Amino acid sequence: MPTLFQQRVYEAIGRIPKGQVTTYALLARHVRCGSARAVGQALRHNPFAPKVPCHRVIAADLRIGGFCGARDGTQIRRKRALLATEGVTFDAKGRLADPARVFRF
DNA sequence: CGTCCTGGGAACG
DNA sequence: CGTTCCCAGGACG
Repeated sequence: MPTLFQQRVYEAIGRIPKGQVTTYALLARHVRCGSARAVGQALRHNPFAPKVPCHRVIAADLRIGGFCGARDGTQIRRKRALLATEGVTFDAKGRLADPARVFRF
């Protein structure tokens, strides 16, 4: 069962418009959390697997970041694919192609 | 209350 | 640009 903190995080993620992404830092800030890592932890537990577009959350340095507890691997590939579907693309270096697609709360 | 965990972030070289 | 160090916070026992 989701904790209050997680609900806040998921809710925030749910507000991310399609085609845009957010960073853990911004997200953490939005939930008034001083640490992005805590947010990542919540996302990692992600009880609402596909329901919560956790793939829309990237790192503050505009990198893909991790996904499902993995910083690289097939799952990251899935994340990239999902984002690509929404128009969010990353360059070969793994950086966000369009920094403008970062959604600011 | 104490311990371990975190998909990160910021700073420094 | 790459590497290193760090804090903050949350969940869990």
